[in-house]
Amino acid sequence: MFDQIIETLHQRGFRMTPQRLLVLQILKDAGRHLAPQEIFAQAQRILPAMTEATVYRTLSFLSEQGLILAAHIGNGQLVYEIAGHDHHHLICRACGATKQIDHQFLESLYQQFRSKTGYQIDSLHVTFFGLCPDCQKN
Amino acid sequence: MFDQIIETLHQRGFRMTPQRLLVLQILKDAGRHLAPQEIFAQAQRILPAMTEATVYRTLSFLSEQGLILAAHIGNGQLVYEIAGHDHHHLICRACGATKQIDHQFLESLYQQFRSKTGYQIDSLHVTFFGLCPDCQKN
DNA sequence: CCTGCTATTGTAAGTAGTTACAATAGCAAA
DNA sequence: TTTGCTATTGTAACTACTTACAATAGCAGG
Repeated sequence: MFDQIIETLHQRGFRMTPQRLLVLQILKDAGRHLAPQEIFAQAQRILPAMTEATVYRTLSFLSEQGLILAAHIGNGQLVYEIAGHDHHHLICRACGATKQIDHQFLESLYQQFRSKTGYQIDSLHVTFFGLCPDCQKN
Repeated sequence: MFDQIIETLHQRGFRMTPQRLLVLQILKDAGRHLAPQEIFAQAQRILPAMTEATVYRTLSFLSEQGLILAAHIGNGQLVYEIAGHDHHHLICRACGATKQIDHQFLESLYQQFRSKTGYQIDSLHVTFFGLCPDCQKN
């Protein structure tokens, strides 16, 4: 299932463990972003010995390796999801509704950004906060 | 010094306290954004009775009232600054360099955003993560 | 200048996330 | 299959931040 990922880790001198595999499995099954505590709760049901510390360490490790994505959502919370196609989050600060934006649309905005500021926007971690159409009415 | 702010709070049914005044003063003197812990350290030197809980509560209160601004910077940390002219943060995820972007430039981007997604981007809280020109070379 | 209402504070306990360190267990190589 | 190196884990203590509750203290009105 995750043979390619295991191969990648070995090439980089890292190891695959039941804990890491479980976190990947949980994120994959969820099909959406999860908070560390949600992941910990699910993980412990399957692998009771697993601790919070390991969950947090595993999440930052997998994220550094580019195998999962970390995204900041409202109130500074960090959530994780399986790395897939590039997309981004648009979060309503009033009702919390989240919407995904596809990468292609943002490309043109990034280009304008770069020519103006010199900064290259990190296309994997962008999250926008704003008001969704419904909440703009209030 | 903060007469206008005090007046505003009273009109809304809230009170001014030495603790709130001190947080405002510290942010104003700093002239840049500060983390809650930096504010707490400075505050306690002047008002030893002041506790962490009060600092955190004061920061979210002042922020809700629009008197200070909260901004997420790298690694999910929240920082605060005195509300002034609209501006935004652009943070390099490699070296941590921060740059301010003026509101006017972003206006045009927001407009494109809104017509595409229907979401109105929150112009006071936008923070971009990316790579600064220097770090792009590595 | 008092008085009373209640917003705000400090206290203390709780939750989320991080870190040093010694024990454990992947995995590469024999 | 066995062995040894060291990446990874669990433990336990620590930091940042939050919250319920009773005591305190702004401030509006008399």
